[in-house]
Amino acid sequence: MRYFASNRALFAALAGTFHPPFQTSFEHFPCLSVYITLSFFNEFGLNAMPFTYEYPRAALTVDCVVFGFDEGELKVMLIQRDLPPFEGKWALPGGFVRVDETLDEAARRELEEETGIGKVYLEQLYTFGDLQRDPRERVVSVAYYALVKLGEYRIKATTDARNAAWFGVSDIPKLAFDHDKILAAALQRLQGKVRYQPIGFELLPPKFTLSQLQHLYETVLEQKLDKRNFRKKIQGMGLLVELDEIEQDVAHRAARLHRFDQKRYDQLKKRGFNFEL
Amino acid sequence: MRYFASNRALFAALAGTFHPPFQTSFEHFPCLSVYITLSFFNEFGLNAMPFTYEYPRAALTVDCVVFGFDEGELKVMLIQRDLPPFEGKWALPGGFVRVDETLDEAARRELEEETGIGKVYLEQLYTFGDLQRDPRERVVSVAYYALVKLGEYRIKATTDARNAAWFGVSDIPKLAFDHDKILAAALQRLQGKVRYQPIGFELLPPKFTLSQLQHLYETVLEQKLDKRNFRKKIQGMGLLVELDEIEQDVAHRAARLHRFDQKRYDQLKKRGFNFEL
DNA sequence: CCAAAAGTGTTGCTGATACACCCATGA
DNA sequence: TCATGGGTGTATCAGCAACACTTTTGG
Repeated sequence: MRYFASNRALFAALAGTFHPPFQTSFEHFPCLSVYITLSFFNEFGLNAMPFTYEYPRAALTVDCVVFGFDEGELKVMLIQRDLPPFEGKWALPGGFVRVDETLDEAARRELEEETGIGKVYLEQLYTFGDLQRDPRERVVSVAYYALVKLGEYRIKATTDARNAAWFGVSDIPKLAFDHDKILAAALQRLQGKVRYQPIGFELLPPKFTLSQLQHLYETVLEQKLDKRNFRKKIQGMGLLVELDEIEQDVAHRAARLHRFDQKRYDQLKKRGFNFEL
Repeated sequence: MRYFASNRALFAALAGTFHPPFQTSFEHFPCLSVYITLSFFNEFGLNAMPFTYEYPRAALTVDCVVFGFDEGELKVMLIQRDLPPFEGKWALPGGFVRVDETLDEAARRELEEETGIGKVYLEQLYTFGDLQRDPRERVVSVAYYALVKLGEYRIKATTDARNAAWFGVSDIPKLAFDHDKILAAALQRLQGKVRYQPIGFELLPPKFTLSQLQHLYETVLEQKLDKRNFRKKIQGMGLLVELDEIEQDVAHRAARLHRFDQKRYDQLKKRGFNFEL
């Protein structure tokens, strides 16, 4: 058994044992965790460590951009950090991926844990792997975006006692880490995808008016649409079911409610149908 | 100092020290590497390990789907594995991400190392994180796809002495890991992207004929295109420059060569121009 | 002179755009 | 009765699809 007077001395002893990337990593990230190898354990008198040498590993996280639509505005859910780094800053909900869960599961779990949101439309966006994203150590983050029907979900106070809130997309504070970049990518993806996939409905309540739908598209696409042409087109697709209900408690003529016909969409999709704009 | 009669006994002793996910991981992946904590080192008499507890980490890799276009066929580069698991099977080129390189850098490095291919169009595709992708342990893989001008690159025998070869996409053997799934995703992305971004040119030599371009599109999109309409449309975009050269050594009327005008495309893109079909 | 691919215009049709007024309701 | 948004039809235009023959070249 050998003792070391300091961390530095310990690492100096280790240095010869490991492959160059390890040393480099230690120099750059003093508090980085490392993988320990069989030869190291032998040196310290353990006889049964079956591990082979591995490179140091990046940590893996998921981050979620959660979109909601409310009062004619596109909103994003943010969490106020209560721990360093970036303590007090707003950030996307997210966290470490466990070794026994898939990425999708991790994203759903974090969403549920931090915001109480479950059962939403969730899709992988992009994986961010810049070296200095996280000041502590190398962290690679798989970003997701989620679409929630705002009327249905209320943010609950979380177990971590973190502060969660909705922000209008045009009114986002400076975010922690590289989350600005992730959010920008999510917005771009949403704008692109909403044109050729009927995902807009994920942001509306199950029953909605055509005006609500149009406003949603106008908001996401950031352009005005002609009312008659929009209705002609969207109704011509045959994906909406007119309900026998009208909206309530409005100070003007009440609009007819519609719902999205998922089954019909699935049928049409099989036959090569293409949703567009 | 304590000794253990077997790996199992060692892990039993460790079990109380670690957080549940670690134990689970060990049960599921007997040869999984683990992170070692300060408390563990104290127990064995070491006084200087500065590490804090962390969850076990998934390994992170990149895999590349490299597309080429040759003889009217879309091709993919595969590597024959010379190590278990899947020894002898064909797989996508790829490997572990080092802790001091970005994901893009890792993809380019692996491509260069395994195939000698450098300076190609490279784009992140999707991140695959199923639990059992790799029989050895948990591995998350960030997939990329690359487009290479086949005339320019010859595959060189690699340092790993691995066997590399081009396969027509309709003639792919059963691949190692979940690489079939990755390849399928890459094909779908390519089909989608080629319609609204001028990336097809990345698969052709710098000087090409309109027929070559049309055949490329027909191959990727898997549909016949009308010659006159195709030419009208593509020439109408003003992104091609007619050269004063014609193709050589053909047994029929020689076609005029063209090149893609990247500068003009960048200009037009800024003004909101949209490439389509 | 034959085979093989290059090159070239017109027409009909479909779908996108542009546009203005009356209706129903609650305040 | 007024303010607010709901709901409706037509004319024009642009762009897409369909389509066949002549030209050039090498073998």
